[in-house]
Amino acid sequence: MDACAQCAVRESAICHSLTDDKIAELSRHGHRRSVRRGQTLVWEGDESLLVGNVIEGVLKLSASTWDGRDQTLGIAYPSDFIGRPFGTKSRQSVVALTDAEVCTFTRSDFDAVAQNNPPLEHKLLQRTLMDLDHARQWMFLLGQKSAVERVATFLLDMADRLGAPADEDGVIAFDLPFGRQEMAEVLGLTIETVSRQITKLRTSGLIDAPSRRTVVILDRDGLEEAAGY
Amino acid sequence: MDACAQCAVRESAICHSLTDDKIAELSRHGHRRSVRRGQTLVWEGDESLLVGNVIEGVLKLSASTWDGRDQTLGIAYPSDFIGRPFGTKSRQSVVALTDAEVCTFTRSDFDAVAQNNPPLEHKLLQRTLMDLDHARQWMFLLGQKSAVERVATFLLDMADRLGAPADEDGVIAFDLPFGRQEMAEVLGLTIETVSRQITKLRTSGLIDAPSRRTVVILDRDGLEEAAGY
DNA sequence: CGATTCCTTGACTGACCTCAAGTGCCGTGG
DNA sequence: CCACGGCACTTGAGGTCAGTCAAGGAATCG
Repeated sequence: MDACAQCAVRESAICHSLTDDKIAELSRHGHRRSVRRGQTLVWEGDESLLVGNVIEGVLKLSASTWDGRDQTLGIAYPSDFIGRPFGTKSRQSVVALTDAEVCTFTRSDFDAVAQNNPPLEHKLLQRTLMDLDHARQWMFLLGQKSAVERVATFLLDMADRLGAPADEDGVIAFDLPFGRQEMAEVLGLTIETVSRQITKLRTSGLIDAPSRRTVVILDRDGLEEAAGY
Repeated sequence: MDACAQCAVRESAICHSLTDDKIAELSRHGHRRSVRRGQTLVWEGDESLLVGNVIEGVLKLSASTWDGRDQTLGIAYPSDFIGRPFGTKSRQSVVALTDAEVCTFTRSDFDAVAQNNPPLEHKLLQRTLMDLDHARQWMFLLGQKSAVERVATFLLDMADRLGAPADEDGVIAFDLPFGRQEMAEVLGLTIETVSRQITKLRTSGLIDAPSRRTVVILDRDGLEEAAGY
């Protein structure tokens, strides 16, 4: 019953807005679910029947063409909301980038609860507005930025989103939840180009990449410059 | 007082959700305003203090780099909502593409009214979700599509958004509210590339372009093919 | 310790951009 | 009504950046 009470994202997800009895109502419909890295939660073109919250892990939203080109449209971290409430089929897939835990509802269940919960809708609105801001920032990147700028922007964005702390010298280290191919899909580039830009940033001393998925930002200001700010 | 009662978008804008007395309350804060083509309503980086509805005309949201590259992030038609409620400075400009009429509120006024109006927030949420869908569709275009595909997609999207009707042969004619430069900024291309793709589509018989801003879609299926669907 | 997978690097190609010169449209004024 | 000028668009030639194809190297797993 009170799976919600112990939920890791209880304080930050949209559910935070609900009173205890409403939580209870919602939790009756919710299913906690584990997804393994690489597993697909929703298929492109499915009549979008699932919505939910990310509890743990990282997932991506993506779309692809008939001929196999893939673009990542969004990235969901713990306490982020995924899926499309209020009836539209979204041509997007949701795939886990790491092992993940999500809390899902059928869209109809969620819609019904949301309709009568202004605070819930308010939270969801705020979150959607933030998603929109982020999507537009990314449109700008995809439309106007060069390959180096894209990679540099991505690394800075990652550092912020993962909340990676700076040490006393301003050096920031963190682990990416992405492989190169996945980075390429976010940035609208190819894996080779991403790789080349990373070596370029490395040889110019702005970052280091001690292991495949580890990134160290050595010179944040320099990297911001390279990102086109 | 009841400027709202005569409003052209009364039935379709988010205000549609409000009861008469709430409308009255909101209308006390609203300012109807004319904008001439090319005029800027909000400057990039302004502490976003304005929100509102488009009553007539077409406007664009855009962002630009220090060195002058411009990307259009969204297009607002009559009954669309513009601006960013709930306190964030959005690094975006709003510019009129045609002469336009808008109904504006200060963000704080709007926020205050919205907080106590669940139906209003619900409408706004739906609209924001649609904007997000559209932004993501455009991310895909910018990240993965070729120049011809982008232009073809744009023309199809325009025909739909402007509600251009097909005649008995399936031919669709309409006038763009965009010049070539503006199209280029939407599509993340240069004006020359846009121009070349249009000639390409023209010579392949999919469209015609009898005057600068007039487009005729001769073969919708063919154009969809060219758009990469 | 081998096998697989992921990443890097190189050589080449090609799509789009840049720069530059037309061409046609449209309003203005004769 | 036509001549003119300005501006938006088109077209061309050449360059550049990212993509493609292909091979080699490094990490991770059994």
